[in-house]
Amino acid sequence: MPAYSQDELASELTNKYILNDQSSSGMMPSARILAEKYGVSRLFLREVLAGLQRQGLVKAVPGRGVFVRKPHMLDTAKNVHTTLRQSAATARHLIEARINIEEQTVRLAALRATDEDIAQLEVALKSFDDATELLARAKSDIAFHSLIAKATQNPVLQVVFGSITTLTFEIMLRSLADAKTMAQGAPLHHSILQAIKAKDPDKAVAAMCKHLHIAEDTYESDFDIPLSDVADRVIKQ
Amino acid sequence: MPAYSQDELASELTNKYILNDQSSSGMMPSARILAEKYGVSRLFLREVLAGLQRQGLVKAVPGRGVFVRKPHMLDTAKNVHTTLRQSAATARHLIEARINIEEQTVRLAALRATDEDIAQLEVALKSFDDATELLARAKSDIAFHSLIAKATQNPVLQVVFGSITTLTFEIMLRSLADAKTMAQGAPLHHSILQAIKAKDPDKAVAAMCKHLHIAEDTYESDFDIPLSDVADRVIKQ
DNA sequence: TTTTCCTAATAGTCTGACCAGTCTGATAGG
DNA sequence: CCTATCAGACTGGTCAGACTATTAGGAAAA
Repeated sequence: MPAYSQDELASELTNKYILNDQSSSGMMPSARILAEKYGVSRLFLREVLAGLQRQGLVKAVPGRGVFVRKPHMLDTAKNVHTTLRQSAATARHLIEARINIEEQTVRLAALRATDEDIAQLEVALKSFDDATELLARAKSDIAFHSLIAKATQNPVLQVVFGSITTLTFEIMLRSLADAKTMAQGAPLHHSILQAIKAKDPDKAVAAMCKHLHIAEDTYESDFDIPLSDVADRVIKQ
Repeated sequence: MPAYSQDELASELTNKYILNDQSSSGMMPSARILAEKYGVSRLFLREVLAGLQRQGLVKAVPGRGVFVRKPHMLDTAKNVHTTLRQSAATARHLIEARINIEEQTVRLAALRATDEDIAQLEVALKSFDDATELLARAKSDIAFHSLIAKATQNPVLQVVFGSITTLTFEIMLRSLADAKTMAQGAPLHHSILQAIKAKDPDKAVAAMCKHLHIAEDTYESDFDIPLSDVADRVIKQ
C-alpha cells in the first residue's frame, strides 16, 4: 500500500527536483534514499522514475545516478505530442479545444469547399446514416469531420485536426452509443453540410457549435473522466 | 542477465501478439506465463509491458489481464501527421490556423495560468532575450508558446500545438532571422506575458493577435511559398 | 431460476538479495 | 612530493518469492 499514487509521487518529485533545479550538477538523490524518504519501496519509486524518464525529464545512468535533464525545449514540445495517450484528456478538454478549432474550420470550409469536397462530404454522410455498427458509424463521423478540414484547402488545419483524431474517435464512440446524444446530433450533420453547400459560413458555424455543445448536456458524469476509460467501457458493451 | 534487451523483447511481443491480433478478445497471456516463456523475470517483462503501454499498444487491467489495444484511427491520424512535411504548407496556411488556435489558447492561459506556469514563462522569455544564436532563439520562442499551451491546463490544446510545432519552428527561423520582423515581434512577448500575469484575457488576445499578424506585413513574397523551402534557405545563410 | 459466496487467476507491490558498472580515496611505488 | 593502483562504497538494474487488491466465473444456497 504505497503512500502515494504513481502520479502523485511523480509530480512531487518533479516539483522538488526538476523545477527548482538549483543544483548545477542536476543530480538527484539515489533511488534507495528517495524511496526511504517518501516511505515507498524502491521498486515503486523505480516505476515513478521510469515514468519521468519516458517524458525525458530525467536520465538514469547505471553506476552513477539519476540526473535531471535540461529539457531543451523542442523536446518538451514533442513529448507533449507523443505522451498524448498517457495524458488524462477528458471530454471537457477535448470539446473546449474542438469548439474553437472546428468553428474556424467549418467557416473556412463553407467559404472554400470545392464541388469535389462537397461530393465527398455527401458520401461520408450517407455512409454515416447507413451504418448499423457502432464502429462503422464512428469512422464515418471521423471521415466527415476530416473532410471538412480538407475543404478548408489549408493543410495545416488538416494536420491539426489529425492530431486529435484519436481522441475525437473515442468521444464519438461514447456519443454514438448514447441514443439521446445520437438523436440530437445526427440531424446537425445535415445542417452543416447544407450550410457548406450554400456557402453560408455563419450558418455553418452555428450548426457546428450546436453539434459540439450537445455532449455538454448529455455526458454528465462522463464529462470529467479520461476519454480512454469511457471508450473502453463503451466498447465492452 | 536477461536473455533479451528490453527493446528486443518489446518488438518480439509486438510482432507476435499485436501485429497478428487474430484473437478477437485481444487478450495476451498473463505476465507470469510470458515471463516464463521468454526466460526472463516477471519484473523485467513488466518493464517491457510498461513500455508498450506507454505507446498505447496495450492496456493492463488489474485483476483481468493484458489486452491488445485496437489502434482505432490512430493509423489515419499518423498518416496525416507524417505527410505533413510533404504537404506544401505555406506561412499563410500556418498563420491562418495559428491565429485562431493561439488566440483561444492565450485567452485560457490568461484565465488559468498558475504561479508555476508564469515562472516557467519568465524563464523561457529570458532565455529568448538572452539568446544570441538563431536556433537558440527559435527554440526559446517555441518553448514560450508551448508553455502558454501548457498554462491552459488543457492537455488537448497542448497536443494541438504540438502537432504544428515543426511548422511553427520553420516559420520562426524566417521571422527571427529578419531584423524588421524581429524588432516588431520581440516586445510583444513581454506584452503577452504581462497580460497573462495580470489575468487579463482580452489584453492577452490582443497582444497575441498583433504578434501573429506581423508576418503578414513583412513576409511579402515568402508568404505563399512552402515553409520548408523558406526554412532551408534561412539555415543556409 | 436467482442470488450469494467462494475460488482461481490476474496485475501490482513489497522485501531482500545480487550483479555489473562507476566513483573515491587510501595506499604503495616511483 | 607525485602518480598509479586497487579496495571499498556507492549507483542503477535485475532477480526470486511472497503478499495484496481486484476481477471473472462457477458452485452452492435460496
